[in-house]
Amino acid sequence: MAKELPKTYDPKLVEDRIYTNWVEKGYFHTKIDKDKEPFTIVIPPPNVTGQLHMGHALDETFQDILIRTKRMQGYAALWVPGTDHAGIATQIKVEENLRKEKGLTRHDLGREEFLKLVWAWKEQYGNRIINQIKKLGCSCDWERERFTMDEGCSKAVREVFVNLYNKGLIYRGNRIINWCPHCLTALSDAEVEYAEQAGNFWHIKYPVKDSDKFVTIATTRPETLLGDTAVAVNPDDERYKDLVGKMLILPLVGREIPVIADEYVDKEFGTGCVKITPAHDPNDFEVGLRHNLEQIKVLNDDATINSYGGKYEGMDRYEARREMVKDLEELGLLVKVEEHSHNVGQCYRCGTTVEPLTSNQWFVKMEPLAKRAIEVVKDGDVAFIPDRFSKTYMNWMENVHDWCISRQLWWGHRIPAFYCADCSEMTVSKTDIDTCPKCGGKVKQEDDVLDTWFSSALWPFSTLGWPEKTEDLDYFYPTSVLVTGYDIIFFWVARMIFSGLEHMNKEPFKHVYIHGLVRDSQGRKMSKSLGNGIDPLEIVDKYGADALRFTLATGNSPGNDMRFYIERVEASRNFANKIWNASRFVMMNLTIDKPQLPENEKLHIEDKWILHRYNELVREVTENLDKYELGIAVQKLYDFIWDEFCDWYIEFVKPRFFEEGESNITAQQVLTYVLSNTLKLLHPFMPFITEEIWQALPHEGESIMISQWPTYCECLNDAESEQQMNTIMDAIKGIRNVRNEMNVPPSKKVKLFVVTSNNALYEQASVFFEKLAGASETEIKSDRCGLPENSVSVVTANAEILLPMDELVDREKEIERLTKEKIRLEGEIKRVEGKLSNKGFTDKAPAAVVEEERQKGEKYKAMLEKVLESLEKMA
RNA sequence: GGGCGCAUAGCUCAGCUGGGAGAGCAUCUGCCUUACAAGCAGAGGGUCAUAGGUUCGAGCCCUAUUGUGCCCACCA
Repeated sequence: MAKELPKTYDPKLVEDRIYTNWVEKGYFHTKIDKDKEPFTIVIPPPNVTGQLHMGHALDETFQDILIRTKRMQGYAALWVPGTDHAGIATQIKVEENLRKEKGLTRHDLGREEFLKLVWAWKEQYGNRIINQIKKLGCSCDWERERFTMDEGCSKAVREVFVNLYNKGLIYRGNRIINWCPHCLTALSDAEVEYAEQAGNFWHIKYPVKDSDKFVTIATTRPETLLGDTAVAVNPDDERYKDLVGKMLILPLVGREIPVIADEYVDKEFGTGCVKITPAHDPNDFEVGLRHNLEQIKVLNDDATINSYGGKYEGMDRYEARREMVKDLEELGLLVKVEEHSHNVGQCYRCGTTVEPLTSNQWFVKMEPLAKRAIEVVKDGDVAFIPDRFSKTYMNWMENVHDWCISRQLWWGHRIPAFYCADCSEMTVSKTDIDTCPKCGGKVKQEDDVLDTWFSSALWPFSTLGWPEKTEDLDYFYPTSVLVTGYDIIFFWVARMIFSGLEHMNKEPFKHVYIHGLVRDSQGRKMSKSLGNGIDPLEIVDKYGADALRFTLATGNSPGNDMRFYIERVEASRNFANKIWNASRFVMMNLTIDKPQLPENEKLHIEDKWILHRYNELVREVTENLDKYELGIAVQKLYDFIWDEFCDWYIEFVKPRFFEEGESNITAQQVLTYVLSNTLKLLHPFMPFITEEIWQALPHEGESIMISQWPTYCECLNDAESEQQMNTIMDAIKGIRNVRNEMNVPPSKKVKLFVVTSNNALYEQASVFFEKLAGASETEIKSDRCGLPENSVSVVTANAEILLPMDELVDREKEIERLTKEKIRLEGEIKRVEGKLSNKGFTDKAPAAVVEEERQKGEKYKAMLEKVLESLEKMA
């Protein structure tokens, strides 16, 4: 770096070059090192064919901040990257493309050909998101990149499936599941989203057999009437007691169905009579089991009415609903139609209204798995940050239903169950088999694949080599922290926890750092359909990755959503530029070539002050990062660099910086020391610019990213110089303030008279007054004798500073100003004395707090005394 | 129905263990001062939603209320 460097920082000239260099040097690759403690993060794998959005950018940024910090702190910090095959999402994408390009469906191609196509698609787009992550500066160990369907992860899936099956924790059964008529697959409970929809409540009369009486039921889905196998009433309902056991004639169908009594029915709701459709409603399914009712499925997979529907066969569910209502009305069986809004389940991928229906599917038995998953969180072996999410988790885990894991898709891990055509036996096997182990007949593998989340549940250990007993697994597992959004706690976090416990016998991570969503500037969720998404790569391109990362980290608190404003990115970019220019200044006249602190006796008061402040910063930022308070840490770095280092310290040392001699060297050394160490603290947040500058400064070592994290040092602690500098800065602010108020132009230098008994301090301060507060010279006096009458005064804790005015001081104005100051000080003194005269306070508050108040009181009293003197002279 | 957030300056939000209310943007005034006008100096602006309580002391802890958002459950 040299003097002619551009005035503005251009990330484009820096980022790619530096990133390539990091990769080439192998800094991202983490080896097992028995002398170090491991720190491991596995990335929440993004969809393999997806594109980076702001949510990823936030998630990856946080992970990189943690990993880079720990790496510098001497851990074997491993960040395992990878992608997810994303069953439904990817298959839908490829199918849509196939339809658009060639007008074909996957069935036209057949399973094998279609899968070839998906793999080709994966090869084509699979690296896109990985490259996008690299643009953010992420320090993932790319040599360990994994994919949920690569050989090792697939092997892990099979191992887990067979183990769970053998333990009786996976079973196949005909149960009520959620069916998406568009994706044509079963879904787990977690994959259904509920949305309030306006609908109707149809009241329908069912004739009682051999009678002219009717029973009126109320339903929101009249088309399911076709599958009714009973009508239920509450056993205590006096209105219907006589009807129980009687038969009804199912309208439009003519089938006879019984009236049964079941506790499930709420007497107060609707008519108190409920039609029971065991094949199409989860509650009815349970009732059906209790009463041994037949299950009649009336829907095809695409939600058209099947052959049970008689004249309605082939109609879409909503068309059939309209027709049936019309027919019922004609028959005089429709009593009334009420408006009724209710929650309707929708497919989380395509938004289609799901149908609950019975289907032969594979399930994971959750109860035994949930038990330990609850314990580890309760015992604190897995801790959520913020803690409130452990409640969310617990609530879900305690009420979890069995997990439907089979999907009627082709893209995914095919379930390793093999059916024999000859003896109808089923064999579950870790390896592919052709023949039946029982009879030797030919077998056919199960068509269904597994839920995508089944494989991602194994991610923390499958990526480290499991089921092989690898050294990686031994060293890096369990991982240290999982970083993810609250929206996938159920899908993923919960399932990783019970999977890790079951298969590794150890929780998969110690901490779960939960962040919120990135929303648009109006607080709306960023979505494709709204078109309000902001492309993180465009931001990187325009403002730099550092600016984006800084924006995402700033003002973000764990678990809370944040709004994304371009103005905030600009502010971050400006901050990068500020650092750039401060560094340009430091390097302007740099003659030292080693990063070394001067001996203590050579330090000026401002040096001691900035070193003290820097030292405090190290302590606080390190603590904040330890507690995952990234937003607080980054705010402190911003304040320190901009306010204390740039606006004060650089200005303080400027005079020394432009003159030769030892004090110049000392200034260079302190500037370099504080700057390069502060850059280290900032590096996890803004990796590129910190590297670029650090390299240009005198430094030891190859790269800031593998340099040692600064540590707090008692030797830099200097509370006295801090207090003195605070007094000087207060004085400077006071003088500037007065000059502004008195309309003294900046170019006009004014001689200062300092009345004080602390000559030493104000002799040091005089040069600052001259350079920073527009003083022409500073004269230190022990009293006010002989000082110009026509002047205004600024008071500090230990001095009164007089500014003589050319023009006559506006008495009224000056009295007003001093009076304001007097009132302020009196208020402060009153407050302090109130506290100090309160015995409760002096007895119970910590001694340090009491002492602090006492000192403040004295300071204000001294200041007030001087203000009063000035006022007296004015009068 | 159950659970969890949020309410602090005009706007968006921080406020870490309870100890004199902060930032960015916006507004006003003055500055192209040889690191930076993407900047510098100064100023204005807040009953910390409301009401109680605990405490020597509450933006922070407790209770209730109002407004607002999210998650779970699903009375057909």
